[in-house]
Amino acid sequence: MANDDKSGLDGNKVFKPEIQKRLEAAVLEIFSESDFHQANIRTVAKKAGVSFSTIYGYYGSKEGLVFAVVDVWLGKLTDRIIDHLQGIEDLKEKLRKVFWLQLDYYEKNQSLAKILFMTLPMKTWMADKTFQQKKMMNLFLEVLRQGQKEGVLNPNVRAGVLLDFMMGFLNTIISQLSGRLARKGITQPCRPTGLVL
Amino acid sequence: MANDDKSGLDGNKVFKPEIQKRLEAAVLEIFSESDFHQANIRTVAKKAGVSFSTIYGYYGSKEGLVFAVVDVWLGKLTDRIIDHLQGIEDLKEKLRKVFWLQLDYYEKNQSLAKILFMTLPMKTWMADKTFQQKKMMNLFLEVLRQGQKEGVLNPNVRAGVLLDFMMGFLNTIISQLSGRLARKGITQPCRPTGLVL
Amino acid sequence: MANDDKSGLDGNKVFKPEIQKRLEAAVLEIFSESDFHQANIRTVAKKAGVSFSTIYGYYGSKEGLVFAVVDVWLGKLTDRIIDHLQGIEDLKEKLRKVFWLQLDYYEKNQSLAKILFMTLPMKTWMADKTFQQKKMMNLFLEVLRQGQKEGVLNPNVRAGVLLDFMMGFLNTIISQLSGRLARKGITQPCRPTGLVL
Amino acid sequence: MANDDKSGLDGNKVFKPEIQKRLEAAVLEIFSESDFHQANIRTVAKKAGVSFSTIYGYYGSKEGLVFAVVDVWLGKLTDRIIDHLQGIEDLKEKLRKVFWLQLDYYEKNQSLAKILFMTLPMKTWMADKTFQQKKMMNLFLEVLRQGQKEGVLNPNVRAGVLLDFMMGFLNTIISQLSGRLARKGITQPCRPTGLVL
DNA sequence: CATGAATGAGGTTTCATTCAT
DNA sequence: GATGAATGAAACCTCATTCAT
Repeated sequence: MANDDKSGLDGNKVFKPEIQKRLEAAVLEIFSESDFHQANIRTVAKKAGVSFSTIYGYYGSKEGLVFAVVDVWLGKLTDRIIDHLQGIEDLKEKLRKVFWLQLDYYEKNQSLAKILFMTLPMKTWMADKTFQQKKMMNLFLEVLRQGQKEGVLNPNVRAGVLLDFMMGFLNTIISQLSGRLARKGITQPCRPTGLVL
Repeated sequence: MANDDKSGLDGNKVFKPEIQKRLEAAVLEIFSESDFHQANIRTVAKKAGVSFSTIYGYYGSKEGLVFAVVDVWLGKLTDRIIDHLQGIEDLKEKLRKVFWLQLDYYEKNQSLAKILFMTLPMKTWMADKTFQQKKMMNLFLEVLRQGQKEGVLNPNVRAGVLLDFMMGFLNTIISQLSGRLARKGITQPCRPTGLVL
Repeated sequence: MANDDKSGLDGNKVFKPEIQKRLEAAVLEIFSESDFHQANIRTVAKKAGVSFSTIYGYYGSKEGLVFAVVDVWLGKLTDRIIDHLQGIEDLKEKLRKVFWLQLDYYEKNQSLAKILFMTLPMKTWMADKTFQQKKMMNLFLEVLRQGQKEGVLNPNVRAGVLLDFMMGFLNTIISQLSGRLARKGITQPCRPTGLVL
Repeated sequence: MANDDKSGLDGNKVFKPEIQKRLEAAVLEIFSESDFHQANIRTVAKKAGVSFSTIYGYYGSKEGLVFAVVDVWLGKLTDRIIDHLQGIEDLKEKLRKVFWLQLDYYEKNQSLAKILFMTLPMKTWMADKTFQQKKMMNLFLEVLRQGQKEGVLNPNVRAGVLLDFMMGFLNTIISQLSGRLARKGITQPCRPTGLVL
């Protein structure tokens, strides 16, 4: 789970911020460019200017490295959503905001989007504890439940199902942004605003 | 491209049907159980009772093997959809049918669903020519365009965008069937009938 | 245990004789030149013209490799001793022969001697099954027991103790040949004949 | 060279006696239990309660550490031999004493014996300056030369050769004490007194 | 043509050693 | 000076893929 200050690590050691930054950049670059299994830790290490065995000392494995970085960046998104929801009363506005922030974030951080929606096999990520993103999901659940209370959303459905649909729908849209459905001649990337608002 | 008779191969050699069947079963089993890069071609070969290098002779690579099998099974789905659409005039019925057939197919062939939505990194598949599934996509496009003509679907959107949305929505639902959103305590698998029809 | 035909392997796979020969030569050269832990498998592999992972496939570890080669060469010594003892009746002659053959062998195969007496920590070798050299040791025990029967050797000592002394004494002498006691200015290498016969 | 007061160091820094004692104990324990290259300097450091890099500050390397400790303990043996030879006139008695003291010392300090005869590859030690043990060896040479003068030992052989034989013979015996020849079912450890005196 | 041996790349692990604090 | 972080080398291990039979 991403935290406010740490760095997406399990409470273990943390790199010096400067190195951490280079490392994250390298991970985002390398792992967004190719398959998870084609991306090469040694390349990441070289690009980040760290020894690859140092990386192992911190993250323990290739997966650990990627997921830690993913977690950090999803943590940032979470924080941003929390921040933006402040002071918004209208439930529809809240929902709109939640959508918009995610689309905006993935559009600005396309490497992250590519990693999440293109290069990581879902199964791999789901097996990792960072997958749950409890903080973010609880946030969404809260909003959704409030929506049910206020009658904006159907109260007869479990909030979890609503959450799944929201995530799935986002997935659909972002995948298009990321080019998942880039069947040539068929899809054109769409600006999120155009799509959602 | 899946065809009626071949075997999902590019016009190359074909295994004896008996071996081909065992091989497909093995691929579906092994590659649905673990990540593309964790699934092991030797295990597949052993399970199919062929030498792994014989497989190379036919498919050329690990990817080639998986995608060929995927292509065969999507080909079967295509054929079934073509078959079922016959004689249905009502456009809404047609759309409903298209959805239903896919949900039904992935539910009955969960290994295939798992491979497509869980264990294959999109990027890997997208790089392969079988990804396009032209036959199936053209079929869908035709239906969608007909819907636009008949005023059932918005005619001001490119049919390709509609296609993307349809695929994305299916993706959302099937992912839930396959357990993609299996965040503990949140999601419950939903029978497709309950969801869609 | 070295065998007559195999190649010092545990009944597992065997390299083609030509490669096996190059590999043995490389091992003898590399491991006699430096410490066990300084000798580098990749260097051996390169020198032998084999892939380094192939070596792992055959021998499983650095130790496995060295011990297998050592075992082969001690097997050759065993075979030679068996051969030479044929037709010698006089017990003293037999004992002399046993000594002489070993000294001669290590003198002619100084790389082997260096590995055994200089670069391998005893403990490492003793932990390996090849250490026991049962065939050779049983051969020696037989000769020693015969000596006890004939009154040439003290019959009141367990043959095993005699064996230990014989091996220890050989060790002493060969170590000198190999330069173990090469304290500068003190020791001069001695021809085995001069020493023993 | 071990001296009366220093600590086996080349005139460099010296640990506080208390730490030095813990360190020596740790080295003897760790390096007698496993191969030189399997013994781990971090374990030693932990056991001694010092940081491993502090050890580097004093000894410069793994080898430096072990050999320094070995040198200290051989220095103690040397001192003891010098002490015990005082007042013994009879040359045979002197020789007997020299043997006995060594056997006794290694029996009482079996960790040291194991390191010297089992876990250290000779080559490694021989490359170190402490190997020569000049003080001890000169002491032995003196005794041996006196023996030659008095006709107890063959005067036609260079004293160095006699020394080598003496050391080799000791080696043989001590190796058995240390279990070097622990071929199962063959060797039983022998009390040195029973063997030598 | 089917096969298994061989290969090479890269993930994982462990350490001695060096470096910066 | 004492420390732990970082490094680099190399063992170890697994595979996709190629090669020779």
